[in-house]
Amino acid sequence: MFPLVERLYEALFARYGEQRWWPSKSGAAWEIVAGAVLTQNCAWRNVEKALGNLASLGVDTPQRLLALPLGALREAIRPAGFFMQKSLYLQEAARFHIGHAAAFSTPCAAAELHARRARLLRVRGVGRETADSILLYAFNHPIFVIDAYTRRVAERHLRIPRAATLPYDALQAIFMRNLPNDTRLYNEYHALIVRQCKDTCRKQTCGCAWLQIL
DNA sequence: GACCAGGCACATC
DNA sequence: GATGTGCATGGT
Repeated sequence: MFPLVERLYEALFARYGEQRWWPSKSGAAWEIVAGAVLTQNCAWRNVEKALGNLASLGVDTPQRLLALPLGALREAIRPAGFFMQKSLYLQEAARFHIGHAAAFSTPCAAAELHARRARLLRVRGVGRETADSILLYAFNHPIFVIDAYTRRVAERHLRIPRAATLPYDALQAIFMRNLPNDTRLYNEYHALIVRQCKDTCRKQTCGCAWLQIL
């Protein structure tokens, strides 16, 4: 179907090597969940400021985040933008994490993974991309993340028709049908796509010719 | 000063 | 199911 999907992974890996995402400090599941919420429509450097503010307040667990007054939470995450809604989203995510993180960390079959994704999508502030980022990077499940970078790469390098506007699940299915079901590979591939985009051309609207890597 | 950044909820058609 | 709008900060 789209043999370029796998070839692009090989090309990116050959160029950049192992990325070892998620790019948070501790690697703790909760920090990944919080980062996934904070990075919505926001540059990662600003997420780091917000996470740094929380860390300096001693907030490194979902319990401590819920213990923080809402006003203090909002001030801490202000650099990441949309702080009024993201503060509430973080509280929802914290409650979810306290209740479900242990169960979500266990390996599971495809049907159960689908059920866990559906459960995550019921958390206010968690859409498809955030849910998949959490499942892949916080809980190590084999699911492919579609984001703005992925759409750009799909359109420009993989020549997937209308990749920029294809529904999320449809584009995700294309990637997953053309790759082995492998958590490690999905993890690295998405990280490599982000690396490639940041390395070559920053803007979504930029029409410059990218480096020919296939 | 305009444009952009690893989206999401909600309303509307 | 597809499309439009509000949300907010910080870098280029």
